[in-house]
Amino acid sequence: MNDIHAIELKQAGRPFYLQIKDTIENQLASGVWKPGDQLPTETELRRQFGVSEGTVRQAVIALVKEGRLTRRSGKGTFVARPRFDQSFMRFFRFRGGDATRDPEFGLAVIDIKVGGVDDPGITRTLGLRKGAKVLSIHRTITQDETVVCHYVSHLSLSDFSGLSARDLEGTALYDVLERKYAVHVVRAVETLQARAAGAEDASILKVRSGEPVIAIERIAYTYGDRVVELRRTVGRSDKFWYQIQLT
Amino acid sequence: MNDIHAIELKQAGRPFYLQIKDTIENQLASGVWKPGDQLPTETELRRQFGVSEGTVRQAVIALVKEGRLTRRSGKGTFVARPRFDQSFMRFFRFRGGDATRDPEFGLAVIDIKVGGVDDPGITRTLGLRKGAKVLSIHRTITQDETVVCHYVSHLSLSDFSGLSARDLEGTALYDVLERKYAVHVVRAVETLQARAAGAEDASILKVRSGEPVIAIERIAYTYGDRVVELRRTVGRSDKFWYQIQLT
DNA sequence: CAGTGGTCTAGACCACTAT
DNA sequence: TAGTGGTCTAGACCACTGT
Repeated sequence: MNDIHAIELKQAGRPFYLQIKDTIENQLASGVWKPGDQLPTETELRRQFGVSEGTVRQAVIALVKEGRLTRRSGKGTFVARPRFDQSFMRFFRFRGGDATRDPEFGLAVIDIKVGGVDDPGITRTLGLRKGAKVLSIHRTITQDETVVCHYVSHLSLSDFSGLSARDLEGTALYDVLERKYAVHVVRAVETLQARAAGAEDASILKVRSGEPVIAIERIAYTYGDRVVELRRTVGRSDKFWYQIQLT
Repeated sequence: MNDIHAIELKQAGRPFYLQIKDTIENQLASGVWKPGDQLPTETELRRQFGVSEGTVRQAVIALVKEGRLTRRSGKGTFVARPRFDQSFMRFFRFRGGDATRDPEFGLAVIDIKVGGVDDPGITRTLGLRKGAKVLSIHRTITQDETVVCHYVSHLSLSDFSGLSARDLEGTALYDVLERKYAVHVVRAVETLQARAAGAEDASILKVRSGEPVIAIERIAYTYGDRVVELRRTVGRSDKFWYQIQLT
Protein backbone atom coordinates (compact mmCIF):
# COMPACT_ATOMS: atom_id res chain seq x y z
CA MET A 1 0.00 0.00 0.00
CA ASN A 2 2.66 2.49 0.95
CA ASP A 3 5.33 1.67 -1.51
CA ILE A 4 7.03 5.00 -1.76
CA HIS A 5 10.34 4.67 -0.02
CA ALA A 6 12.87 7.43 0.04
CA ILE A 7 11.90 8.88 -3.30
CA GLU A 8 14.39 11.42 -4.46
CA LEU A 9 12.89 13.28 -7.33
CA LYS A 10 14.42 16.61 -8.00
CA GLN A 11 13.38 17.31 -11.56
CA ALA A 12 15.13 20.50 -12.43
CA GLY A 13 12.80 23.44 -12.06
CA ARG A 14 9.64 21.52 -11.24
CA PRO A 15 8.43 22.39 -7.73
CA PHE A 16 8.66 19.59 -5.18
CA TYR A 17 4.99 19.70 -4.34
CA LEU A 18 4.05 19.11 -7.97
CA GLN A 19 6.45 16.22 -8.25
CA ILE A 20 4.93 14.75 -5.11
CA LYS A 21 1.47 15.29 -6.51
CA ASP A 22 2.49 13.53 -9.72
CA THR A 23 3.87 10.60 -7.75
CA ILE A 24 0.68 10.21 -5.74
CA GLU A 25 -1.44 10.56 -8.87
CA ASN A 26 0.54 7.80 -10.51
CA GLN A 27 -0.08 5.52 -7.57
CA LEU A 28 -3.80 6.26 -7.90
CA ALA A 29 -3.90 5.84 -11.66
CA SER A 30 -2.03 2.55 -11.55
CA GLY A 31 -4.36 1.25 -8.87
CA VAL A 32 -1.64 0.72 -6.26
CA TRP A 33 -3.81 2.77 -3.93
CA LYS A 34 -7.48 1.94 -4.34
CA PRO A 35 -10.59 3.80 -3.21
CA GLY A 36 -10.93 3.61 0.56
CA ASP A 37 -7.24 2.87 1.18
CA GLN A 38 -5.43 4.98 3.71
CA LEU A 39 -2.41 6.93 2.55
CA PRO A 40 0.77 7.20 4.59
CA THR A 41 0.47 9.98 7.15
CA GLU A 42 1.90 13.39 6.43
CA THR A 43 4.79 12.75 8.76
CA GLU A 44 5.56 9.54 6.91
CA LEU A 45 5.27 11.15 3.49
CA ARG A 46 7.48 14.01 4.60
CA ARG A 47 10.10 11.52 5.66
CA GLN A 48 9.84 9.52 2.44
CA PHE A 49 10.15 12.52 0.18
CA GLY A 50 12.63 14.31 2.35
CA VAL A 51 10.76 17.61 2.37
CA SER A 52 9.03 19.74 4.94
CA GLU A 53 5.52 18.94 6.02
CA GLY A 54 4.05 22.06 4.41
CA THR A 55 5.28 20.88 1.03
CA VAL A 56 3.66 17.47 1.30
CA ARG A 57 0.50 19.15 2.48
CA GLN A 58 0.44 21.37 -0.61
CA ALA A 59 0.40 18.29 -2.83
CA VAL A 60 -2.16 16.42 -0.76
CA ILE A 61 -4.52 19.36 -0.44
CA ALA A 62 -4.44 19.95 -4.19
CA LEU A 63 -5.55 16.35 -4.69
CA VAL A 64 -8.26 16.77 -2.09
CA LYS A 65 -9.60 19.79 -3.97
CA GLU A 66 -9.64 17.72 -7.13
CA GLY A 67 -11.69 15.09 -5.36
CA ARG A 68 -9.05 12.34 -5.59
CA LEU A 69 -8.37 12.15 -1.85
CA THR A 70 -10.24 12.89 1.35
CA ARG A 71 -8.80 13.76 4.71
CA ARG A 72 -10.44 13.17 8.04
CA SER A 73 -9.01 14.97 11.00
CA GLY A 74 -7.69 12.60 13.59
CA LYS A 75 -7.95 9.60 11.26
CA GLY A 76 -5.89 10.05 8.16
CA THR A 77 -5.86 10.64 4.42
CA PHE A 78 -7.79 8.26 2.19
CA VAL A 79 -8.31 7.58 -1.48
CA ALA A 80 -11.67 9.08 -2.39
CA ARG A 81 -14.47 6.90 -3.69
CA PRO A 82 -15.53 8.31 -7.03
CA ARG A 83 -19.23 8.79 -6.36
CA PHE A 84 -20.06 8.90 -9.94
CA ASP A 85 -23.80 8.55 -10.25
CA GLN A 86 -24.18 11.52 -7.99
CA SER A 87 -22.41 13.79 -10.38
CA PHE A 88 -24.44 12.32 -13.20
CA MET A 89 -27.65 13.04 -11.36
CA ARG A 90 -26.56 16.60 -10.79
CA PHE A 91 -27.52 17.24 -14.38
CA PHE A 92 -30.65 15.22 -14.74
CA ARG A 93 -34.06 16.29 -13.69
CA PHE A 94 -37.15 14.24 -14.14
CA ARG A 95 -40.31 16.13 -14.69
CA GLY A 96 -43.96 15.42 -14.33
CA GLY A 97 -46.15 13.72 -11.80
CA ASP A 98 -47.83 15.69 -9.11
CA ALA A 99 -45.54 17.78 -6.97
CA THR A 100 -47.35 16.74 -3.82
CA ARG A 101 -45.16 13.69 -3.32
CA ASP A 102 -41.76 12.47 -4.39
CA PRO A 103 -41.87 10.37 -7.52
CA GLU A 104 -40.81 6.75 -7.32
CA PHE A 105 -38.08 5.57 -9.64
CA GLY A 106 -37.40 2.09 -10.84
CA LEU A 107 -34.61 0.35 -12.73
CA ALA A 108 -35.34 -2.69 -14.88
CA VAL A 109 -33.21 -4.91 -17.06
CA ILE A 110 -34.80 -5.62 -20.42
CA ASP A 111 -32.14 -8.03 -21.55
CA ILE A 112 -28.44 -8.83 -21.62
CA LYS A 113 -26.85 -9.83 -24.87
CA VAL A 114 -23.43 -11.16 -25.67
CA GLY A 115 -21.97 -11.19 -29.10
CA GLY A 116 -20.62 -9.30 -32.04
CA VAL A 117 -22.30 -5.98 -32.68
CA ASP A 118 -23.11 -4.66 -36.10
CA ASP A 119 -22.14 -1.09 -35.17
CA PRO A 120 -18.40 -0.57 -35.73
CA GLY A 121 -18.60 2.64 -33.67
CA ILE A 122 -19.12 0.53 -30.56
CA THR A 123 -16.07 -1.71 -30.91
CA ARG A 124 -13.94 1.23 -31.95
CA THR A 125 -14.95 3.25 -28.90
CA LEU A 126 -14.34 0.29 -26.60
CA GLY A 127 -10.93 -0.21 -28.16
CA LEU A 128 -11.75 -3.69 -29.46
CA ARG A 129 -11.03 -5.29 -32.78
CA LYS A 130 -13.91 -5.63 -35.21
CA GLY A 131 -16.15 -8.56 -34.38
CA ALA A 132 -14.92 -8.86 -30.78
CA LYS A 133 -17.49 -10.01 -28.26
CA VAL A 134 -19.39 -7.20 -26.58
CA LEU A 135 -21.64 -7.34 -23.54
CA SER A 136 -24.77 -5.24 -24.10
CA ILE A 137 -27.10 -4.48 -21.23
CA HIS A 138 -30.44 -2.96 -22.03
CA ARG A 139 -32.26 -1.25 -19.18
CA THR A 140 -35.08 1.19 -18.49
CA ILE A 141 -35.73 3.82 -15.88
CA THR A 142 -39.32 4.24 -14.79
CA GLN A 143 -40.91 7.03 -12.84
CA ASP A 144 -44.16 6.06 -11.15
CA GLU A 145 -44.59 3.17 -13.57
CA THR A 146 -43.97 5.32 -16.64
CA VAL A 147 -40.87 4.54 -18.67
CA VAL A 148 -38.96 7.81 -19.01
CA CYS A 149 -35.85 6.51 -20.74
CA HIS A 150 -34.11 3.37 -21.89
CA TYR A 151 -30.46 2.77 -22.43
CA VAL A 152 -27.98 0.20 -23.64
CA SER A 153 -24.59 -0.15 -21.98
CA HIS A 154 -21.88 -1.75 -24.07
CA LEU A 155 -18.89 -3.24 -22.28
CA SER A 156 -15.95 -5.30 -23.38
CA LEU A 157 -16.94 -8.90 -22.59
CA SER A 158 -13.39 -10.00 -21.90
CA ASP A 159 -13.20 -7.52 -19.03
CA PHE A 160 -16.54 -8.40 -17.46
CA SER A 161 -17.38 -12.00 -18.23
CA GLY A 162 -19.82 -13.56 -15.82
CA LEU A 163 -21.91 -10.43 -15.34
CA SER A 164 -25.50 -11.57 -14.97
CA ALA A 165 -28.90 -9.97 -14.76
CA ARG A 166 -29.03 -10.95 -11.10
CA ASP A 167 -25.96 -8.85 -10.38
CA LEU A 168 -27.75 -5.82 -11.77
CA GLU A 169 -31.00 -6.20 -9.90
CA GLY A 170 -31.70 -2.94 -8.15
CA THR A 171 -28.05 -1.87 -8.22
CA ALA A 172 -26.23 0.70 -10.24
CA LEU A 173 -23.98 -0.76 -12.90
CA TYR A 174 -20.95 1.11 -11.61
CA ASP A 175 -21.39 -0.34 -8.14
CA VAL A 176 -21.32 -3.82 -9.62
CA LEU A 177 -18.22 -3.07 -11.67
CA GLU A 178 -16.57 -1.77 -8.53
CA ARG A 179 -17.50 -4.63 -6.26
CA LYS A 180 -17.21 -7.55 -8.64
CA TYR A 181 -14.41 -6.42 -10.95
CA ALA A 182 -12.62 -3.70 -8.98
CA VAL A 183 -13.09 -1.30 -11.90
CA HIS A 184 -13.79 2.28 -10.91
CA VAL A 185 -15.45 4.72 -13.27
CA VAL A 186 -13.82 8.05 -12.62
CA ARG A 187 -14.83 10.21 -15.55
CA ALA A 188 -17.34 10.30 -18.37
CA VAL A 189 -18.26 12.42 -21.34
CA GLU A 190 -21.86 12.81 -22.38
CA THR A 191 -22.97 14.03 -25.77
CA LEU A 192 -26.55 15.06 -26.22
CA GLN A 193 -28.80 15.49 -29.22
CA ALA A 194 -32.41 15.84 -30.19
CA ARG A 195 -33.68 13.07 -32.44
CA ALA A 196 -36.86 11.57 -33.79
CA ALA A 197 -38.01 8.44 -31.98
CA GLY A 198 -37.42 5.24 -33.93
CA ALA A 199 -39.66 2.20 -33.85
CA GLU A 200 -37.91 0.61 -30.86
CA ASP A 201 -37.86 3.89 -28.91
CA ALA A 202 -41.53 4.39 -29.64
CA SER A 203 -42.55 0.97 -28.38
CA ILE A 204 -40.46 1.13 -25.22
CA LEU A 205 -41.17 4.74 -24.32
CA LYS A 206 -44.79 4.62 -25.47
CA VAL A 207 -44.48 7.63 -27.70
CA ARG A 208 -45.33 8.02 -31.35
CA SER A 209 -42.64 7.17 -33.81
CA GLY A 210 -41.02 10.40 -35.04
CA GLU A 211 -41.65 12.31 -31.82
CA PRO A 212 -38.68 14.34 -30.55
CA VAL A 213 -36.61 12.46 -27.98
CA ILE A 214 -33.32 13.18 -26.26
CA ALA A 215 -30.43 10.93 -27.24
CA ILE A 216 -27.38 10.81 -25.00
CA GLU A 217 -24.16 9.00 -25.65
CA ARG A 218 -21.92 8.44 -22.68
CA ILE A 219 -18.35 7.21 -22.70
CA ALA A 220 -17.18 6.21 -19.23
CA TYR A 221 -13.51 5.95 -18.34
CA THR A 222 -11.52 4.35 -15.59
CA TYR A 223 -7.99 5.22 -14.50
CA GLY A 224 -5.54 5.82 -17.28
CA ASP A 225 -8.32 7.00 -19.64
CA ARG A 226 -9.32 3.48 -20.48
CA VAL A 227 -12.86 3.19 -21.80
CA VAL A 228 -15.13 1.06 -19.63
CA GLU A 229 -18.54 1.63 -21.11
CA LEU A 230 -20.32 3.11 -24.06
CA ARG A 231 -23.87 3.93 -23.08
CA ARG A 232 -26.64 5.14 -25.35
CA THR A 233 -29.69 6.59 -23.70
CA VAL A 234 -32.95 7.67 -25.29
CA GLY A 235 -35.38 9.61 -23.16
CA ARG A 236 -38.85 11.10 -23.47
CA SER A 237 -38.40 14.81 -23.85
CA ASP A 238 -41.63 15.48 -22.01
CA LYS A 239 -40.46 13.50 -19.00
CA PHE A 240 -36.97 14.54 -18.26
CA TRP A 241 -34.58 17.31 -18.98
CA TYR A 242 -30.97 18.14 -18.64
CA GLN A 243 -29.81 21.00 -16.49
CA ILE A 244 -26.32 22.46 -16.30
CA GLN A 245 -24.73 25.00 -14.02
CA LEU A 246 -22.24 27.17 -15.82
CA THR A 247 -19.65 28.83 -13.65
CA MET B 1 -10.57 49.92 -4.15
CA ASN B 2 -8.68 48.72 -1.12
CA ASP B 3 -11.10 49.61 1.60
CA ILE B 4 -10.19 47.01 4.17
CA HIS B 5 -8.38 48.80 6.95
CA ALA B 6 -7.31 47.08 10.06
CA ILE B 7 -10.09 44.53 10.07
CA GLU B 8 -10.24 42.66 13.31
CA LEU B 9 -12.49 39.72 12.82
CA LYS B 10 -12.00 36.97 15.29
CA GLN B 11 -15.24 35.05 15.10
CA ALA B 12 -14.95 32.46 17.75
CA GLY B 13 -13.87 29.17 16.28
CA ARG B 14 -13.92 30.18 12.63
CA PRO B 15 -10.42 29.99 11.15
CA PHE B 16 -8.83 33.28 10.19
CA TYR B 17 -8.27 32.29 6.61
CA LEU B 18 -11.96 31.54 6.14
CA GLN B 19 -12.94 34.85 7.69
CA ILE B 20 -10.53 36.58 5.34
CA LYS B 21 -11.95 34.65 2.42
CA ASP B 22 -15.46 35.70 3.43
CA THR B 23 -14.39 39.31 3.64
CA ILE B 24 -12.84 39.27 0.19
CA GLU B 25 -15.85 37.44 -1.23
CA ASN B 26 -18.12 40.11 0.17
CA GLN B 27 -16.07 42.82 -1.52
CA LEU B 28 -16.42 40.92 -4.78
CA ALA B 29 -20.12 40.24 -4.41
CA SER B 30 -20.90 43.84 -3.52
CA GLY B 31 -18.92 45.08 -6.49
CA VAL B 32 -16.43 47.09 -4.46
CA TRP B 33 -13.73 45.19 -6.33
CA LYS B 34 -14.63 44.73 -9.99
CA PRO B 35 -13.20 42.38 -12.62
CA GLY B 36 -9.73 43.49 -13.60
CA ASP B 37 -9.09 45.44 -10.40
CA GLN B 38 -5.91 44.75 -8.53
CA LEU B 39 -6.19 43.57 -4.96
CA PRO B 40 -3.92 44.84 -2.21
CA THR B 41 -0.69 42.89 -2.15
CA GLU B 42 -0.22 40.02 0.23
CA THR B 43 2.02 42.13 2.43
CA GLU B 44 -0.67 44.80 2.60
CA LEU B 45 -3.44 42.29 3.30
CA ARG B 46 -1.35 40.67 6.00
CA ARG B 47 -0.92 44.04 7.63
CA GLN B 48 -4.60 44.91 7.38
CA PHE B 49 -5.81 41.64 8.83
CA GLY B 50 -3.01 41.36 11.33
CA VAL B 51 -2.13 37.78 10.43
CA SER B 52 0.85 36.02 8.94
CA GLU B 53 1.37 35.95 5.20
CA GLY B 54 0.67 32.23 4.91
CA THR B 55 -2.78 32.76 6.32
CA VAL B 56 -3.69 35.45 3.83
CA ARG B 57 -2.31 33.29 1.09
CA GLN B 58 -4.55 30.40 2.12
CA ALA B 59 -7.61 32.60 1.62
CA VAL B 60 -6.42 34.08 -1.66
CA ILE B 61 -5.38 30.75 -3.16
CA ALA B 62 -8.75 29.23 -2.31
CA LEU B 63 -10.41 32.05 -4.25
CA VAL B 64 -8.02 31.54 -7.15
CA LYS B 65 -8.98 27.87 -7.30
CA GLU B 66 -12.62 28.89 -7.38
CA GLY B 67 -11.89 31.16 -10.31
CA ARG B 68 -12.74 34.41 -8.52
CA LEU B 69 -9.20 35.81 -8.52
CA THR B 70 -6.10 35.43 -10.62
CA ARG B 71 -2.53 35.96 -9.56
CA ARG B 72 0.32 36.90 -11.83
CA SER B 73 3.80 36.49 -10.48
CA GLY B 74 5.62 39.77 -10.31
CA LYS B 75 2.46 41.80 -10.96
CA GLY B 76 -0.17 41.18 -8.36
CA THR B 77 -3.52 39.64 -7.55
CA PHE B 78 -6.52 40.63 -9.64
CA VAL B 79 -10.25 40.11 -9.73
CA ALA B 80 -10.89 37.47 -12.38
CA ARG B 81 -12.95 38.35 -15.41
CA PRO B 82 -15.75 35.86 -15.54
CA ARG B 83 -15.07 34.59 -19.05
CA PHE B 84 -18.46 33.33 -19.36
CA ASP B 85 -18.94 32.50 -22.99
CA GLN B 86 -15.90 30.32 -22.78
CA SER B 87 -17.47 28.10 -20.19
CA PHE B 88 -20.60 28.08 -22.26
CA MET B 89 -18.63 27.00 -25.28
CA ARG B 90 -17.05 24.24 -23.25
CA PHE B 91 -20.30 22.39 -23.64
CA PHE B 92 -21.26 23.24 -27.17
CA ARG B 93 -19.94 21.59 -30.24
CA PHE B 94 -20.99 22.47 -33.70
CA ARG B 95 -21.02 19.68 -36.16
CA GLY B 96 -20.87 19.37 -39.88
CA GLY B 97 -19.01 21.06 -42.67
CA ASP B 98 -15.87 19.55 -44.03
CA ALA B 99 -13.18 18.86 -41.48
CA THR B 100 -10.50 20.17 -43.80
CA ARG B 101 -10.85 23.74 -42.55
CA ASP B 102 -12.18 25.53 -39.49
CA PRO B 103 -15.79 26.58 -39.87
CA GLU B 104 -16.65 30.27 -39.86
CA PHE B 105 -19.16 31.46 -37.33
CA GLY B 106 -21.34 34.53 -37.52
CA LEU B 107 -23.63 36.39 -35.16
CA ALA B 108 -26.56 38.38 -36.49
CA VAL B 109 -29.28 40.44 -34.84
CA ILE B 110 -32.71 39.72 -36.26
CA ASP B 111 -34.47 42.38 -34.25
CA ILE B 112 -34.72 44.15 -30.93
CA LYS B 113 -38.12 44.63 -29.38
CA VAL B 114 -39.22 46.63 -26.37
CA GLY B 115 -42.51 46.13 -24.68
CA GLY B 116 -44.76 44.01 -22.58
CA VAL B 117 -44.43 40.32 -23.21
CA ASP B 118 -47.33 37.94 -23.29
CA ASP B 119 -45.40 35.19 -21.52
CA PRO B 120 -45.74 35.60 -17.74
CA GLY B 121 -42.84 33.17 -17.25
CA ILE B 122 -40.48 35.80 -18.62
CA THR B 123 -41.42 38.63 -16.28
CA ARG B 124 -41.54 36.27 -13.34
CA THR B 125 -38.05 34.95 -14.04
CA LEU B 126 -36.70 38.47 -14.47
CA GLY B 127 -38.31 39.50 -11.20
CA LEU B 128 -40.56 42.09 -12.82
CA ARG B 129 -44.20 42.86 -12.24
CA LYS B 130 -46.65 41.68 -14.88
CA GLY B 131 -46.73 43.98 -17.88
CA ALA B 132 -43.34 45.56 -17.13
CA LYS B 133 -41.29 46.57 -20.15
CA VAL B 134 -38.90 43.90 -21.35
CA LEU B 135 -36.06 44.21 -23.84
CA SER B 136 -36.04 41.25 -26.20
CA ILE B 137 -33.08 40.66 -28.49
CA HIS B 138 -33.44 38.08 -31.21
CA ARG B 139 -30.23 36.78 -32.76
CA THR B 140 -28.89 33.93 -34.85
CA ILE B 141 -25.63 32.03 -35.00
CA THR B 142 -24.50 30.93 -38.41
CA GLN B 143 -21.84 28.43 -39.36
CA ASP B 144 -20.53 28.85 -42.89
CA GLU B 145 -23.69 30.74 -43.88
CA THR B 146 -26.00 28.10 -42.42
CA VAL B 147 -28.15 29.14 -39.49
CA VAL B 148 -27.51 26.59 -36.72
CA CYS B 149 -29.52 28.20 -33.94
CA HIS B 150 -31.51 31.26 -33.01
CA TYR B 151 -32.17 32.71 -29.62
CA VAL B 152 -34.05 35.45 -27.85
CA SER B 153 -32.53 37.20 -24.85
CA HIS B 154 -34.96 38.87 -22.49
CA LEU B 155 -33.65 41.60 -20.21
CA SER B 156 -35.26 44.02 -17.84
CA LEU B 157 -35.56 47.25 -19.83
CA SER B 158 -35.17 49.48 -16.79
CA ASP B 159 -31.70 48.05 -16.21
CA PHE B 160 -30.49 48.31 -19.78
CA SER B 161 -32.26 51.18 -21.49
CA GLY B 162 -30.45 52.56 -24.49
CA LEU B 163 -29.12 49.22 -25.68
CA SER B 164 -29.14 49.34 -29.47
CA ALA B 165 -28.51 46.95 -32.33
CA ARG B 166 -25.29 48.82 -33.04
CA ASP B 167 -23.94 47.95 -29.60
CA LEU B 168 -24.43 44.31 -30.37
CA GLU B 169 -22.80 44.21 -33.76
CA GLY B 170 -20.17 41.51 -33.73
CA THR B 171 -19.91 41.53 -29.93
CA ALA B 172 -21.07 39.14 -27.31
CA LEU B 173 -24.01 40.41 -25.29
CA TYR B 174 -22.20 39.91 -22.01
CA ASP B 175 -19.31 42.06 -23.16
CA VAL B 176 -21.73 44.88 -23.88
CA LEU B 177 -23.43 44.52 -20.53
CA GLU B 178 -20.03 44.64 -18.89
CA ARG B 179 -18.69 47.62 -20.76
CA LYS B 180 -21.80 49.76 -21.04
CA TYR B 181 -23.64 48.88 -17.85
CA ALA B 182 -20.96 47.42 -15.60
CA VAL B 183 -23.06 44.29 -15.10
CA HIS B 184 -21.10 41.06 -14.91
CA VAL B 185 -22.67 37.71 -15.60
CA VAL B 186 -21.08 35.30 -13.19
CA ARG B 187 -23.27 32.23 -13.30
CA ALA B 188 -25.98 30.65 -15.40
CA VAL B 189 -28.22 27.64 -15.44
CA GLU B 190 -29.14 25.95 -18.68
CA THR B 191 -32.04 23.60 -19.10
CA LEU B 192 -32.20 21.51 -22.20
CA GLN B 193 -34.97 19.63 -23.98
CA ALA B 194 -35.83 18.04 -27.26
CA ARG B 195 -38.80 19.60 -29.01
CA ALA B 196 -40.56 19.69 -32.34
CA ALA B 197 -39.73 22.74 -34.45
CA GLY B 198 -42.51 25.32 -34.59
CA ALA B 199 -43.33 27.49 -37.57
CA GLU B 200 -40.91 30.26 -36.59
CA ASP B 201 -38.11 27.81 -35.81
CA ALA B 202 -38.70 26.10 -39.14
CA SER B 203 -38.48 29.28 -41.16
CA ILE B 204 -35.39 30.60 -39.40
CA LEU B 205 -33.48 27.32 -39.18
CA LYS B 206 -34.65 26.08 -42.58
CA VAL B 207 -35.93 22.79 -41.26
CA ARG B 208 -39.30 21.18 -41.64
CA SER B 209 -41.90 22.08 -39.07
CA GLY B 210 -42.13 19.26 -36.54
CA GLU B 211 -38.48 18.19 -36.90
CA PRO B 212 -36.69 17.53 -33.62
CA VAL B 213 -34.73 20.54 -32.39
CA ILE B 214 -32.85 21.28 -29.20
CA ALA B 215 -34.41 23.91 -26.96
CA ILE B 216 -32.27 25.50 -24.26
CA GLU B 217 -33.40 27.91 -21.61
CA ARG B 218 -30.68 29.88 -19.90
CA ILE B 219 -31.04 32.03 -16.81
CA ALA B 220 -28.00 34.23 -16.29
CA TYR B 221 -27.16 35.76 -12.93
CA THR B 222 -24.95 38.56 -11.71
CA TYR B 223 -23.59 39.06 -8.21
CA GLY B 224 -26.06 38.44 -5.42
CA ASP B 225 -28.00 35.94 -7.53
CA ARG B 226 -29.86 38.66 -9.36
CA VAL B 227 -31.25 37.55 -12.72
CA VAL B 228 -29.83 39.44 -15.68
CA GLU B 229 -31.11 37.53 -18.65
CA LEU B 230 -33.54 34.86 -19.69
CA ARG B 231 -32.40 33.36 -22.96
CA ARG B 232 -34.24 30.82 -25.05
CA THR B 233 -32.28 29.08 -27.74
CA VAL B 234 -33.51 26.72 -30.43
CA GLY B 235 -30.92 24.82 -32.44
CA ARG B 236 -30.82 22.38 -35.31
CA SER B 237 -30.12 18.98 -33.83
CA ASP B 238 -28.20 17.96 -36.93
CA LYS B 239 -25.87 20.94 -36.63
CA PHE B 240 -24.81 21.15 -33.04
CA TRP B 241 -24.67 19.08 -29.93
CA TYR B 242 -24.08 19.46 -26.29
CA GLN B 243 -21.20 17.76 -24.57
CA ILE B 244 -20.58 17.46 -20.86
CA GLN B 245 -17.63 16.23 -18.85
CA LEU B 246 -18.69 14.44 -15.70
CA THR B 247 -16.08 14.25 -12.99
C1' DC C 1 -3.03 8.62 25.92
C1' DA C 2 -0.51 8.92 21.26
C1' DG C 3 -1.45 9.90 16.54
C1' DT C 4 -3.93 12.26 13.03
C1' DG C 5 -5.04 16.29 10.28
C1' DG C 6 -6.19 21.76 10.82
C1' DT C 7 -4.44 26.08 11.53
C1' DC C 8 -0.86 29.54 12.10
C1' DT C 9 3.67 31.87 12.47
C1' DA C 10 8.05 34.03 10.95
C1' DG C 11 11.17 33.71 8.59
C1' DA C 12 14.00 32.33 3.80
C1' DC C 13 15.24 32.33 -1.17
C1' DC C 14 13.67 32.41 -5.88
C1' DA C 15 11.63 34.01 -10.59
C1' DC C 16 9.16 37.28 -12.74
C1' DT C 17 7.69 42.25 -13.88
C1' DA C 18 8.19 46.99 -14.25
C1' DT C 19 10.91 51.21 -14.03
C1' DT D 1 16.35 47.94 -8.49
C1' DA D 2 12.16 47.41 -5.86
C1' DG D 3 8.03 44.97 -5.61
C1' DT D 4 5.26 41.09 -6.73
C1' DG D 5 3.80 36.32 -6.23
C1' DG D 6 5.92 31.11 -5.93
C1' DT D 7 8.07 27.91 -3.20
C1' DC D 8 9.92 25.99 1.04
C1' DT D 9 11.33 25.40 5.90
C1' DA D 10 10.90 24.34 10.87
C1' DG D 11 8.81 24.95 14.14
C1' DA D 12 4.05 25.80 17.22
C1' DC D 13 -0.58 24.86 19.21
C1' DC D 14 -5.14 23.02 18.50
C1' DA D 15 -9.29 19.68 17.81
C1' DC D 16 -10.50 15.38 16.72
C1' DT D 17 -10.38 10.13 16.74
C1' DG D 18 -9.01 5.85 18.64
C1' DT D 19 -7.03 3.02 22.66
